Amino acid sequence: MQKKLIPKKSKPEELDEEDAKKPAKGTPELLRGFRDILPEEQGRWNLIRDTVRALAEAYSFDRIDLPVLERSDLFQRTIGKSTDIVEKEMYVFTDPSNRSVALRPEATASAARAYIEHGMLERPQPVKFWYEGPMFRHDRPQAGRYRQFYQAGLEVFGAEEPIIDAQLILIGKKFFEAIGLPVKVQINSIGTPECRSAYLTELVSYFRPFRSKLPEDDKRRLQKNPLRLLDSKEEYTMGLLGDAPQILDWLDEKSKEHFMRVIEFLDEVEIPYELNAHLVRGLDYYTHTVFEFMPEGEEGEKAQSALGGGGRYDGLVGLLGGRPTPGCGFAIGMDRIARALADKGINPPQCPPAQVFFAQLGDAARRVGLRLYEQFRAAGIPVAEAAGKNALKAQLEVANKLGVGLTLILGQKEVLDGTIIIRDMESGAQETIDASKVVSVVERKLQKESGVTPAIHSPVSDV
RNA sequence: GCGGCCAUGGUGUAAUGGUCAACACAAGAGAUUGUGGCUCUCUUGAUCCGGGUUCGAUUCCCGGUGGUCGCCCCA
Repeated sequence: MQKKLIPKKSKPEELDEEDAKKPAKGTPELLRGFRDILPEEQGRWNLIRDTVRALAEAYSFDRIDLPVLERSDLFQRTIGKSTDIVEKEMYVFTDPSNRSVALRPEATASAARAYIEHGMLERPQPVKFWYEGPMFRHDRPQAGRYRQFYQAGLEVFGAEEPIIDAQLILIGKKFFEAIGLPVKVQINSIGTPECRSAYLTELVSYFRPFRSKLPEDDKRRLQKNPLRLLDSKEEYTMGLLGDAPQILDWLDEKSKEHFMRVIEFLDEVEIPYELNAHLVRGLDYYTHTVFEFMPEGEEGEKAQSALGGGGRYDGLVGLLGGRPTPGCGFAIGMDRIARALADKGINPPQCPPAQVFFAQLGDAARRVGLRLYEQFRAAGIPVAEAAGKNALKAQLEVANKLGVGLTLILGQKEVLDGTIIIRDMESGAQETIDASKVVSVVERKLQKESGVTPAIHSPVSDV
């Protein structure tokens, strides 16, 4: 697929043909697998972003922003040529300078690239990054899977100590705790490339006698990606797995030691985990520790349920031609987390709802209103309005729907008098006050209210 | 990449091989001058796209597009 894409010069006539197929009256539609994250969902997204950021900063990770577009070989070299991600899911195309570029399917490779490119091994090690942003994979969309999806991730370069692995797992676990989604940590070690390949040889020869009886998918796996046999869902294969060689038995001493230490550290901080000998990760660059965050309960049984995952990638920087540098990191799937939050009915307001509404009558009032707005903004009080409407009635209707406590009414008469009306929306009581004092009066009224009702956090219901 | 199901106003639904595609909510305007919540009136607005069958398709068929769910894979 990608081969087809790279050399293909876009032929204008083809484009025309495609355009011609579109009906002239047709309105633009989303591309399959892409979506708009609407205002109603932003409360959850803010929660996710804020939580990641607060946690990353608390553990002194530095923010890094990485480009969405990279040379396509960056991913081919790191993720692995024969992985599905690279083989059939990458958005690869030729840019106007005739370079093969790809929309990033993940960010770790870019982080490693940035580490090398900016000579970060000259900085005090380890170098700790965090990032968030969209990733792209041309996969078939389904529950919890989009072609543009968002990940936040933390990466640590330049430290091979097991404590790093453990701390990353801890941070991930804390993240899910903070956000209100309990998760189980699953962990495994896939050792070094050397012991892994020895293990693979063993695994393949274990399965070979049964080859003809394996289901089609697993035959393919046996040939292409034998590690994947370990999490086959086929009954026949699962039956064979009981006696299959275990990767942990094939780890060299150093790998074993590393894994043991990671686990000890986790015990130390009382992070529960599940050893999952079948946990393998889909990217070639992983070494040693691999882990995933699975939602607790029956959610964990569903497809696409992993909310995050990561592992150690000691070979990655070397693979890209940098001085061999160990690394470890993980990413969380923000879309899946947002979905899990929605399933639990969690939807915080996207921004503090306005408590004050400004209703205006006539141009003079509008003009004064502009200034008034600035005063309220300076005072940190959000004010709502419906400047597009003229009738006071219509404006009050909006104020009512917004559920504000106070409405300021400013008409011709008030502008001339230098006054303004404050209407209490609850009682309907109104008072006319000196316009110059409006901010302080409103402040006082709002304080009185919030003094009685402590922090209203009424979750906005979903649409 | 493979398979199942699905596609009607902004949202949720209804209906039909043949008058004007119905209802609710939302939205907009209004019920005499500058006052919201209830009520009433009116208005805007839809059969995803293309082809076929047919006198006639929104309805049946095919293809595309999109959604959804599962497999593969993955976050």
